[in-house]
This record gives sequence, C-alpha cells and structure tokens, in this order.
Amino acid sequence: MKKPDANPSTAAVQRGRPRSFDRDTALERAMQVFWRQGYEATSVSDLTRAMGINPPSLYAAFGDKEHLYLAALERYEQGRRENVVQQLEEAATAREAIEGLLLAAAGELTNAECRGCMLSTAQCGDERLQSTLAERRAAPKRVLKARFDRAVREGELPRGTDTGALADFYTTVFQGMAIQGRDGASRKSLVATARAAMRAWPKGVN
Amino acid sequence: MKKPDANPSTAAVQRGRPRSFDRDTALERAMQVFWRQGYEATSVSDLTRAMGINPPSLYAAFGDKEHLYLAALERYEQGRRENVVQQLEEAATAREAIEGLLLAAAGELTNAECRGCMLSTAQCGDERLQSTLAERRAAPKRVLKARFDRAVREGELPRGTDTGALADFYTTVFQGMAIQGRDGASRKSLVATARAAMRAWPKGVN
DNA sequence: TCCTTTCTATAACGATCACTACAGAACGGC
DNA sequence: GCCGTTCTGTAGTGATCGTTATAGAAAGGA
Repeated sequence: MKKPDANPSTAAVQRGRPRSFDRDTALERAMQVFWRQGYEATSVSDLTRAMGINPPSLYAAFGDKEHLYLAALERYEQGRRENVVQQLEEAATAREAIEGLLLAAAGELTNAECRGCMLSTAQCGDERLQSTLAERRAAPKRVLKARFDRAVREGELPRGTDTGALADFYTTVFQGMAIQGRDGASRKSLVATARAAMRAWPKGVN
Repeated sequence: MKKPDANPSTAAVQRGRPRSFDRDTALERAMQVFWRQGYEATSVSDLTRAMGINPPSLYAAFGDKEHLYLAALERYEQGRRENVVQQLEEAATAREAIEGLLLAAAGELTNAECRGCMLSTAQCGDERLQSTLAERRAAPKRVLKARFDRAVREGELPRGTDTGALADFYTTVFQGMAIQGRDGASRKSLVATARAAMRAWPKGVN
C-alpha cells in the first residue's frame, strides 16, 4: 500500500538509476522495424538491436512485444491523423481535401526508407491483434464521412449522397495505394491512380 | 546414374509404399491455413495438423514450408486467373468486364470461410518472398492493360487513354477491396465501392 | 556513507521453430 | 518369400522464439 502521490503537481521525482536511452528514439526505431517487417516477422532480437538496448530495458519500458507494437502503431498513426484532420478542415472543399490527401499519400507511400503504410498492409495471425488492426483501419472512414456530410449540408455534394459509401471508396483506394507503394510502385503511378479516383467524385449539384 | 524412363508413355510405374493421403486435398487445406494466417504466422505444426499428415510426409511431398506456400499460392491464383481471363474475353465491352470482375470480387472477398484475398493482403519479412508476392500482385495489371488497349483499338475507349494507368487504378481498387474484405466489410459495402470505382471510367468517345 | 530505488547487462528459462534421422510398414518385381 | 523402393510415424535435431531471474551499477534521500 502506498499513499497517493504527496506532490500532486506533476510526475513523481526521478528516483533510482536513470534510463540510459531515450524512450522516444527507441520507439521510433522499433516503429521502423515493425513497419518494414510486420509484427510476426519481427523478433525481439531485431528490436533490441535496432533500438540499441537489451531485452530487460525493452520489457521495462514497453511491457512486451505486443504492447511495443501497439505503441509504435499509435506513434505512427498520430502524425497521420493530425495531417488528415487538418487537411479536411483547411481545404476549401471536401473534394479538394480528398484530392490533397490522396496526392500527399502518393508521395508518402513511395518514400525511400519505409515504403507503404504501416497500418494498411499489416497482417498478423493473432485474431485479437488482427481485429484491433481492422478497427484502426476503419477509423478514418468516420472522419471522412463527417466531412462529406458537411459537404452535403453546404451544398457541395448533392442531397441524398451516400456519404458512408463515398468514405468507404476513398478509404479503399488509399489502402490499395498502400499495397502498391509497398510493392514498389512509383510516385507518378500513385498520382495517376489518385487522379483516376477523383473522377469518381459525385457529379455536382450545379 | 539412371537410364531415361524406359516407358515413355506416362509417369513411371508406382514403386514402393503408396502415399496414404491425397496430395491435392492436403494442398487445399494448407492453402486455407496460409490464407487465414499468412506465411509467417503459420507453423509447420499448424500445417501438418490441418493436412492430417506428419512432417516427413509434408517435406517429401512439397519440399519445405516456402515451397508449400508457393504451391498453395499457385493453386489459389490458378482459379482466379481463369476467371479473370474468361471475363475479359467474354464480356461485351472492357467496361462491362471490369464491372463484372469488381462485382464478383465483392462477393468472393466476403465469403464466410476465408475472407479477403490470399495474395493481396499477404505480407512477409523475407525480402525474396516479399518481392515474389509483389510480382504476382502486379501480374494482373498486364492482362487488364491488354484488354484496355483492345478497347482503344475498337473505339470503346478514347485514343490516347493511358491504359496502363487505368489498369493500375482498377488493380489498386481491387487490392483495397481485399483489405476491406479481410477486415470484415460487407458484400453490400464492397459492391458500393465497386460501383463508385466505375464512375472513374473514362468518358466515352461518343 | 549507507539505504532504497530503478535502471543495466549477462545469461539464461521453457517453448516452439523448421526440419530430419531412423526404423518399420506397404507396395511392385522377381 | 525375398528385395529394392518409397512411404509412414516416432522422436528427435540445433536454433531461435518471447521472456525473465539475477546481480551489479547509478541515481536521490537520509
């Protein structure tokens, strides 16, 4: 039994031997390994080598392999989420927002170091983790649908537009592009695919 | 040194103890396990259990785990390839062919037993195997492009149509649908995505 | 200076991995 | 019946898996 923190201000004062590595840097490196190789194909040995630490440090800082993977995934998604939300809010129209997102994706998915999307092309045998991945992959749909609903209210999209289906479609295109990027497609090729996908945008009301 | 087969008619006469299992049935079961779990997450133990045989029989009949996987993948692709080629040849127009393929995919990708596409969503850490998968995923593009080129020649598609980009686009949509199917999307949802993708079909010449 | 706390590195843990040595069983040919 | 061949099941191989016990090092508090 411990008394609740006597100092309510912030974190407890540091006690004991300080950790010799930067948690965030280590997480970043773990993320890259998981990104390249996937969850199953990445061993704890791979991780400790890339992170520059020993197993006990990894387990003390991140719990176990699965929690480390989830932390890496969360780190990966965080930046993307912010970009998506910002683009959806700042673009003048929903159409421009989607086009901007797909064109940006064409660039990001074909970056040199870690190609493709860490989340979209992730596969794993464990059912629980697999359904977690499925939920995360489905999450952006709700954000897109909300923006499309707004576009309907504002008259950009025709009344009666199936905004859920439209969100499904552009999510699907992005995930397909993720596979393409992982498989070595060029940025140019993904840009062409993004432009093709924009031809499916519903006919305007005007 | 062995003399070339003295009986040139068919396979050499059966000698030794006959194998106690049906090779094709065993391969079918291995395929389903690989399909559900992926290459890395599937152990030889999983395979022998599903195939109803012991490890030595597996290795004698299929070489090793990787060759068994490739054989299972080939078996998987064979049926699909035939369907695609047939649909591309028999449909009245390229547009109808693509629409038919995507709608059929919406059904197949949401089948009860093994959801998704064994090839599209496959991921593995080994680089050589990964690039083999990438090649296989790219193969259908050439078939689509050939059909689109024919459509241009026949006047269905405008001259100057980027048929390669069009093939890339519909391949990408299919692969996105494969992820959606694996993640539990409904057939209805994939049908809606397929219909949305058809809105991207180039404007006719007429 | 000594104690408590928390990290570190070494060196393992049992379990499982892909794979195989071995001996016996089941066939055709003689 | 016997032989050569090829399959079968048992029981392992060494390697690697994810994880942890342990002991010592490095910090703050007294």
